[in-house]
Amino acid sequence: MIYQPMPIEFYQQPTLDLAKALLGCLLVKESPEGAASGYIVETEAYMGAGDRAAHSFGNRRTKRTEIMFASAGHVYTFMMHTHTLVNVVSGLTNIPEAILIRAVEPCDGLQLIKSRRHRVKQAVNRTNGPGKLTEALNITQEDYGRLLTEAPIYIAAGFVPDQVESGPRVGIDNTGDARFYPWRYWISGNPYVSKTRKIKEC
DNA sequence: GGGAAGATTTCCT
DNA sequence: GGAAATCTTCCCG
Repeated sequence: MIYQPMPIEFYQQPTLDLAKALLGCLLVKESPEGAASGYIVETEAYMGAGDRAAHSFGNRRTKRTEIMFASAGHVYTFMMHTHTLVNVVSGLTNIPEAILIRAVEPCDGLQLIKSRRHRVKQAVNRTNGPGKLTEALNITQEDYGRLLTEAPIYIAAGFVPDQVESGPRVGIDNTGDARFYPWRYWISGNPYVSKTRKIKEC
């Protein structure tokens, strides 16, 4: 491993605190062709049973959401159309909370990231979205259920952000009041934060 | 066993 | 700004 992973205790803080604490941390994925990593610059918290936007709303327990009920520090990946999205499981065991990683700033493996995202010309557009960064770092369904405290996928200390902002989450327009909860966090002014999509008003 | 929906991205007009 | 891409899971017959 090229970095020292965060201890398991790091993941055992309250979910909203962890969502903020993850900003500036380094997400690392080691693959046969080499390691790629990026600083986390944007996250979204999903607060389990009481959060209508969460897959685990109402303690819905399925093959897909099963890992959300596990202890904090596990990897929750799922497919969205043609893309993989990655979450950090948080909360106590049987409390199905998780944090979606929405954007990273590339650090290691720039050539790997470039080749995996060869269709994209602008560097900034290679990792500024949840489905983009998984392709850039080669995070797949094979990582589902893995622990973030050891290779090949883990999170290490990075830098402490100057300023952090929060606001409504993205892409969950049909979830009632849950769409207004300010559980999206990002590093102020960072160019790799994903573009804010217009929230539908009715 | 079929059909629908989804925490997205990309290409085309 | 809109639609297609194209996969898995879940729910309902």
